[in-house]
Amino acid sequence: MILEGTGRMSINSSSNLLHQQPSWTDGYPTCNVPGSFYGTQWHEIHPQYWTKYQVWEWLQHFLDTNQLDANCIPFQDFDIDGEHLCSMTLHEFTHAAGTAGQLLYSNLQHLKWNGQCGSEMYPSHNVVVKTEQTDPSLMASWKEENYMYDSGYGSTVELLDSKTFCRAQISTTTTSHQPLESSDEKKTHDHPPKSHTKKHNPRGTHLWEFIRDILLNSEKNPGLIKWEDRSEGVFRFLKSEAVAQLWGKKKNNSSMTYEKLSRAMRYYYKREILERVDGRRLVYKFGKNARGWRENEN
DNA sequence: TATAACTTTCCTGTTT
DNA sequence: GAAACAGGAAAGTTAT
Repeated sequence: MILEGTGRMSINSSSNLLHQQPSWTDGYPTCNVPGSFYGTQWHEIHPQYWTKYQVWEWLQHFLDTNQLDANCIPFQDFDIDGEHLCSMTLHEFTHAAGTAGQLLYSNLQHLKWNGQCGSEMYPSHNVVVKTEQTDPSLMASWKEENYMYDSGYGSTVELLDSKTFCRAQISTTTTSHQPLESSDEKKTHDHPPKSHTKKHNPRGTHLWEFIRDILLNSEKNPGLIKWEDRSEGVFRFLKSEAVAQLWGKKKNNSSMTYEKLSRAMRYYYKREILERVDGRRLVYKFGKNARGWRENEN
């Protein structure tokens, strides 16, 4: 195809390629489609008029600003536009996403009734960067303005912090096993008195989480990364340079390449977030310290 | 300000 | 020969 022949992909080729995956990449923050992601933001228009992608943005924002794992929300259940979203009942939200669904519902009602929220929440024009870097002040305001909003579930929901509710949700939907914590978080739990400190996460989402999240939404990104063995956590890059471009876009780094991305991936071997898959190119496997990729963790 | 975590960048050598 | 892999080294960025 366009990419893999040259190794170093030009911006234009990336764009062309990604346009070949309409469902997921049309609106994904990639590759030179001015306005598609950096243009009209979900928070700038009424939820009723959101596209499917803007619904996804809203969900992603929810995860990003609270540093939650993607499996807190079943994205496949939210493959809907704003009109459909607004017609969903609290019960449907709860059914789809548990406690997170309650919070999403509350937030949506707030957005519906208060109109645009962008101007107050995002004084900066560069919304994406702020959002994805999980600005603590933004997170705080997000929590204050949205999570604490009375949904009728008030007392139970309000008192859960973001990670707690995620854990709570998962504990209600699975009988086992894997705590929903990164290795970093696990360390903090080994020393619980530290008042539930936020994990050190200098630049927002980690690379491995970014990769995992693409995989978890694989029905919407055919052709970028695919599972080779879902149960074993083995996956393969199909469009390595395109993924690198996406990662670079997320990090606001237009010079990202698969070569650099793969170097970062190799550092994960030592931390056992990834395991080597010998003899197979572009194939990686989640290690024991990678969380949130297993089906039964959902 | 110092430190640590997590990349990012560059590089050389090896393997496929 | 090209692409991908491996890993050392140093620098950059950001949260604590």
